Amino acid sequence: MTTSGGARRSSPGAKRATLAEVAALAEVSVMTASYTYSRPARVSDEARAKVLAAAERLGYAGPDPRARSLRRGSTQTLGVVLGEHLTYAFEDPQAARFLAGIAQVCTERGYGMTILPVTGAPQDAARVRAAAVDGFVVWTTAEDDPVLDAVRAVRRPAVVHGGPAVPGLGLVGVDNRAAARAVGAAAFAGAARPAVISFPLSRSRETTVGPGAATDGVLFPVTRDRLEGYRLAAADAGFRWDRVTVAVCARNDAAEAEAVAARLLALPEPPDAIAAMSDEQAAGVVRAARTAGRSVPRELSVTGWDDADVAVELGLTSVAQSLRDQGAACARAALDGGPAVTVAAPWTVVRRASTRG
Amino acid sequence: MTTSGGARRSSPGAKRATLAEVAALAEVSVMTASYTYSRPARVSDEARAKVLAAAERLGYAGPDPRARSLRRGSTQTLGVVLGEHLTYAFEDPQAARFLAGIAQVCTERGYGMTILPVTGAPQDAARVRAAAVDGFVVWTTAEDDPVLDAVRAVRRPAVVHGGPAVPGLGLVGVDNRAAARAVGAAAFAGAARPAVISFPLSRSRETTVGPGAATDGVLFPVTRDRLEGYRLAAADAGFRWDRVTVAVCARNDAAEAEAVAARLLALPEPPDAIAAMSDEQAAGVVRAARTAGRSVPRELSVTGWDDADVAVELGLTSVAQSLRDQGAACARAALDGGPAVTVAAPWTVVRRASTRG
DNA sequence: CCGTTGGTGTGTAACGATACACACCTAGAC
DNA sequence: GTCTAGGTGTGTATCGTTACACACCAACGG
Repeated sequence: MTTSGGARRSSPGAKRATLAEVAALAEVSVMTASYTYSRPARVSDEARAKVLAAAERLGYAGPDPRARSLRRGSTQTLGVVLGEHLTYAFEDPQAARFLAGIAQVCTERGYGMTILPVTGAPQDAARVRAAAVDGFVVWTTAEDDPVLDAVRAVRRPAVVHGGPAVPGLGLVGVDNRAAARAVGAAAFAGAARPAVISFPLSRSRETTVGPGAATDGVLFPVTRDRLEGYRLAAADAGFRWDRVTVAVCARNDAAEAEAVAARLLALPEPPDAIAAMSDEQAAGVVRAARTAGRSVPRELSVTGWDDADVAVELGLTSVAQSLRDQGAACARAALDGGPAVTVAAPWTVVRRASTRG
Repeated sequence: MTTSGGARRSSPGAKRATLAEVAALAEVSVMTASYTYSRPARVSDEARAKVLAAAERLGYAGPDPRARSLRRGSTQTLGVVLGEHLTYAFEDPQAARFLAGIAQVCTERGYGMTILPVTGAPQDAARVRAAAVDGFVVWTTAEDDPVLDAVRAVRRPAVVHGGPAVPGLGLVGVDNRAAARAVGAAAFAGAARPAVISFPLSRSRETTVGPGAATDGVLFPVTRDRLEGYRLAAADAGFRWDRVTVAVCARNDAAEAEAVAARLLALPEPPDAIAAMSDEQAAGVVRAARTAGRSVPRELSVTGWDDADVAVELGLTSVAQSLRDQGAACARAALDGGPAVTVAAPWTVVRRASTRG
């Protein structure tokens, strides 16, 4: 990249003007100047005009938010802890929907929204402590993530999405186990060789394919609960879990799921039912099936999760839940700051043409 | 949603402990307590241990970020103004890549990142003024957006991505006109009926299809420059702009582009070349072509923009640029706070199999 | 034995704004 | 004419932290 000249940023040595200077120039008291901004109705039209004129002349940009938040005790900002690698955080469509819900509430209430990306490094805790926010919402953290302790330690209202449950912090999410069991029933009905496409089981984010294994070691509560739900659904349908193929994708997107599904479908004994953890993944599976010439749902039944637009387009059986609403619920709970609440968000299974029966 | 009981949030009437209280309990001066946090090496092991013990006992969560930022003069936070409707801001893959680049730099430097969604309402300016941040990065605003004045008025380092150029503010972006002209040349080569799929022309975000029109009224500089580049490319190839079909999509995603492309391909005189504004849109076009049984590039040449993963997968001719790098460049420029710079980000046209010749 | 150095502790004065309480004045009620 | 109410202006005391400057002491070289 090349750089070319630019304009100067502000008057050379000019440090920002202060309210006291504005007041002096306007020949009113500091408080009158302060009220001009915080409660305009409190001052006479005349005084207000004088103050604004002086502010204009000095280039006063309004009360300093730092000083204001110290004095007032609130920052008008909500902190969002994204417990995911940066590369994925913004590209994960589920995260996007969740963030949109938070942003909605923040906008309605005139709050800002501070994103705190968690890297797994020890300074994560310091970042949480250093964040000037009135409350926290935590998205997809591992159960043992030290950032959770940091959030608890700052003693501000905080809500965790999906889990884990942390004493003193709020919790918002669906019953992933029950929902997975229910949608798994639709996926595995009439199947002979069921399979699951999963989110990462650990922070290392490898793509792997293997038989279903113990889920105790899975540190992401949402993923673990869904896996357990699928295990129950498989059991309900008469399958041993270690006979179910579980493919783990490093990230939540259609392209990777398509690649993994293609591998599965090329196996000597390919699955004839695949339960995925998102509609994006399921869409990838459908594309892989189309490429492999496999008919959905006759030769392969597929289920997604979220009931997003793509599920409607493709006619996917899916778990309907609103991450947007859940994000909004988290934000509201964190900002209202009452006692820590647990919110069980609603879900249903929407049956469409991607599953048999 | 149903709510169930939760744990109490903190000790009943306990307001947060202060550094002075910690110092008193530890029997050291306030400064010793302060240094324990800000410069641990400055105090003896013994004193540090006493302070930390006292802090632990009082449940002191560390220095209050509000007071610290007031005293220090910096907030260690970067503001990001998202000039897009909330629903789209997080779901636009280009925005996601851009934000990831910003987040990268913020993480490296230990900065937080405050998102300021802009709604178009008058209180947007107030939000910008109220944001406790050290600098701003502005993403996709319309040229006449009052939020730009607000950003300028707070007199903090700020960088606008893509445009418009604002006196005193930095600017980062590619030469969209030149890039569009170049990729348009690839798209329209050998075509008889060229078409363009565009981003929204105004905040109203309607989906429309019509002949190429004047671009002066387009308020988003990036979109306008690309349209003008496509117009030039069309002229270079001997087409009048009002004979080029321009389809405007309300949002940047594959599904909508697919629907729009399907409509175009169903016209009595369907286009045989489509230049899109993102790879996601181009992917939608390719899917629509496949559905319509049109061969790419023989019957329809397609170009995208960004050279994202999907462009590689589908073999799309595309404008290679890195929004991630550009996000990082914006963040760096805003945080370094030097004089306002203009950065012309690099781009090239990558030719692949989706275009003729 | 003196002067210098470096490590450690501390008091004071901001940083910029606002809550609060009080003073003053004009109207209007009685 | 007195009293109350409401509108407007202002002084002071914080909010919680950190920069700065200085004091003190032990160690050490000359």
